[in-house]
Amino acid sequence: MPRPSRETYGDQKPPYSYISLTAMAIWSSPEKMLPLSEIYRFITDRFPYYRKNTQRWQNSLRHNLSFNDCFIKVPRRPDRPGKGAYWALHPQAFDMFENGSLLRRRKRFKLHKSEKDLLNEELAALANLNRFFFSSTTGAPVQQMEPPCNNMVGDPGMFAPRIPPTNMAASPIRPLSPMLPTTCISGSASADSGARPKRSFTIESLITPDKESTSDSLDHGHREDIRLSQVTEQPTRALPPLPPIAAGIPFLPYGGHPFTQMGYDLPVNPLLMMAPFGGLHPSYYPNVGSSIPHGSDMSRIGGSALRTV
DNA sequence: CTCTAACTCAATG
DNA sequence: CATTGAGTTAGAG
Repeated sequence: MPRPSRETYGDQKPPYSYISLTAMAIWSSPEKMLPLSEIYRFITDRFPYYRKNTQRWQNSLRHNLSFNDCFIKVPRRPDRPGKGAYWALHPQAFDMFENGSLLRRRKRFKLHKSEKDLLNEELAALANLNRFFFSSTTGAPVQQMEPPCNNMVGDPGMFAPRIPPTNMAASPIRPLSPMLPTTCISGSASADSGARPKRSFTIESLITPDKESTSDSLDHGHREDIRLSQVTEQPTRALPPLPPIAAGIPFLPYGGHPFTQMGYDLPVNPLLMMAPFGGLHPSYYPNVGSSIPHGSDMSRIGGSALRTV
């Protein structure tokens, strides 16, 4: 029997919460972040049910984005014109569907106030970095510069770049090719594999037709995106050697997330690796070679000193 | 049946 | 588009 797909759901409501739908959309994108409009598109493209009553469900979805700490709003880079911010998954929220249900989580992902404050500080700093690295007039990236924090906050020693300023491959997502045994690379602490849903959950495995993998209407225009659909369930077979981990992209030990169970490793949320979690994603903030040290005085970053350079 | 996540409606910025 | 609140619905255990 076919797994759930566009076809099987038809006009029926798919068994996913807005949260999981949104997470799927975000997770399916190369940068692991999407503007609202793209999230809408992801959903309407593959679930006919959501082509109706758009006002209602889109409002609900927006409510979810704001309400749930698992989603974080990343300021749009000035050289990326468009409306609205990008939405990303909180790095610590990858395992929020640990019970295997994409309908209802056991517990809501909530940040404590201190964590939220910290995150907001980081985001504020990020927004300020935008002003530093991009022309305020043209929005274009400015020339190579030292990260502003270098000449700002105390102890220079703290600024050893955690991420080499190298230009890394755009998409950190790595189709590990077929089959799952929840293989996670390296730091995959949660060598769990144990108490996990038997079912193989994955974005595309759930929503893509079993056969007919070819691109249809929804592939148009949008690049790598749908390449996830290449993954299908197959008889177990040896995994090919893992490609080397791109330098600077640390991996989180979330082996058991449903989205990973089709053979994807979860890189640290590439869009926004805040200081507490890693650093800034080089593809989104190419000029930012080092992250802001945890505990820095964020009020000073992006201040007057930034603008004088 | 209970608990609470998820959804809806809607006001407000 | 984003945030927030209040009231309702419904899934999981």
